[in-house]
This record gives sequence, structure tokens and C-alpha cells, in this order.
Amino acid sequence: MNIGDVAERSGVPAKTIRYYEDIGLVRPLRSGNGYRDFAIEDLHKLAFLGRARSLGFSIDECRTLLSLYDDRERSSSDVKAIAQKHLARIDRKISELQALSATLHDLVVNCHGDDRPDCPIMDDLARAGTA
Amino acid sequence: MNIGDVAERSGVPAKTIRYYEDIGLVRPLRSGNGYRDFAIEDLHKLAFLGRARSLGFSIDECRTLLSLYDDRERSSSDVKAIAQKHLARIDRKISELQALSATLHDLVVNCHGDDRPDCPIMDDLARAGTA
DNA sequence: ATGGGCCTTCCACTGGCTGGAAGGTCAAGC
DNA sequence: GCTTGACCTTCCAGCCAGTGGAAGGCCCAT
Repeated sequence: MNIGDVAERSGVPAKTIRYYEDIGLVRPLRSGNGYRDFAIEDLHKLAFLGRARSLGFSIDECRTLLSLYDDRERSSSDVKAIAQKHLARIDRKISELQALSATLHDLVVNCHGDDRPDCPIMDDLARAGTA
Repeated sequence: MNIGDVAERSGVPAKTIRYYEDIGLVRPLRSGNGYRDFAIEDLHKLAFLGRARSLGFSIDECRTLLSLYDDRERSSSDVKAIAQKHLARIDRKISELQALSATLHDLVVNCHGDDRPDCPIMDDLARAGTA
């Protein structure tokens, strides 16, 4: 399979696939003309990667997940540990953003938003160093 | 004021301040010895920037906010519009992350996490292209 | 004059791609 | 057989918002 085919079938852009080869996530063969020649396993790995990335796993986590994917002796606890760590990171991020959202919401609702310069949002920003 | 002083008083690292000068967010004077010489207004601007960045505004938004900060004829509606757009972006991000969190949570609770290889997380990732 | 703590510039690196240039390959149509 | 266009290749640059570090200059106290 050429890169265009795997790109379409895996949902991972060709550019990204080349990048993944660069950093050693996939190792397609080469045809006589120099084109990459992807096996069906490569397609599976790329779809796997696409899904893992869309779930927010880092490239490094994907690397580990891929090696576990290949490993028939793996322990599901290893997989679970990675996912739990990732989940914790996401939940932390959500909390941060919620705090941010609350602050911004307060500022926004208190700003009358007309053509006068007075603005609690600006006041907050300007008061920054004066606390 | 030297850069170390403004860094400490504004809470913005010296490295970052130099970067902000590079991209034109602040324009400190120079002393005879080539050192940057920050006025009190520069300090205010840097604290403003630090606060705006900590609220998640992009550098470009900060640039606009700074120019509004300097503008006594500004309309609070301009400030409000930027903040609202930013708030909407954050709330969108929160939704995305919550969906992600829910998916990961489901996968994690269904994984027994022992030394056997069977793992619903892996199954999900591997099923990616097979839908 | 020596040491330590400032300051300066410049370059490289981060993550995870993405865009684009310059050029080779292949299949279809004329 | 030649052209066209869609594919493929490599390599370099850029994104965002800094951060780390090297090499060297400046200033003040001892």
C-alpha cells in the first residue's frame, strides 16, 4: 500500500505518517521506486496511533502503548496505569480550565460592554502587580 | 530598573521579558552600559501581561489588550468581546476534555488491570480502524 | 585584581505536526 | 511517444510561547 492509501484508510495524514516514521513509530518497507510500502499491520498501527492521539495520549505514551499492543505477554495493569495517569492529567486540566472559566465569566458579566472605557476586565488586569 | 528587578516585581521571568521585547510587547530604554532600563510603566505592562497570560489570553490578544490598556478612548465593549471569545474557547475546550475524560474513565473502569493481557483499553485502540 | 552576581546576545530545543519547494514516478489519454 | 496530472520523495521552515545554556561584558565589594 502507498502512503496515500494508508492515510485515507487510517485517517492519519500522509505528512503525519512520514513524521511517525521519522520518530520510529512505524517502519514501512520500501518499494523498488523508493515509495513506502505499507503492510496491513502498519495500517493497524497507524489507526491505533490515530485513536490513541485523538484520546490525547502523548507520542511517548503512544510509543509505550504500541509496544504493549505488540506484546502478547503484556499485563493489562500496564495499560491501565498509563490510561489512569492520562485521565488524571486531563481531569487536572479540566479543573484548571473551570477555574479560569469562572474567573473570566465573573469579569465578563460585570463588564457593561458599551462605548465607555471603564471596564472591570481591564481593572483586573491592571491591578495585577498592585496586589 | 534592571531586568532582574522588574522580573521579580512583575512575576514575569527575565527570559520571558526579553522575549516580549523581541516581539514588541514592551520597549524598555537602554542605559549607557547596554542594560535594559525599565520605567515604572514597563513594570505595569509586564504585570498586566503576566496576569493576562495567566488567564490564558494568547500573545496576540495580549497585544490588543495592551493597546486598549493604553487607550483612554477605548470602548469597554472591545475588551469584553475579546474576553468573551476567549471564554467561549475555554468552555469549548472544557467540553472536549470532559468528553475525553468520560471515554477514558469508561475504558479504565472496565479494565481489570492485572497481569493478563486482555484489556478493553487496548481493544478500543486496536478497533480504531475496524469501525 | 579577583570573585560573584548581574547583565548582554545568540543559538538550539520543546511537541506534534504542517506547509511548501524542488524534483522523481506512474498511469491515462491523445 | 509525449504530455498531463496525481501521486510520491526529501528537506527546510514555521507554528506557539517560551526555556536552557554558552560565551562574554559590567559592576561592586573585598
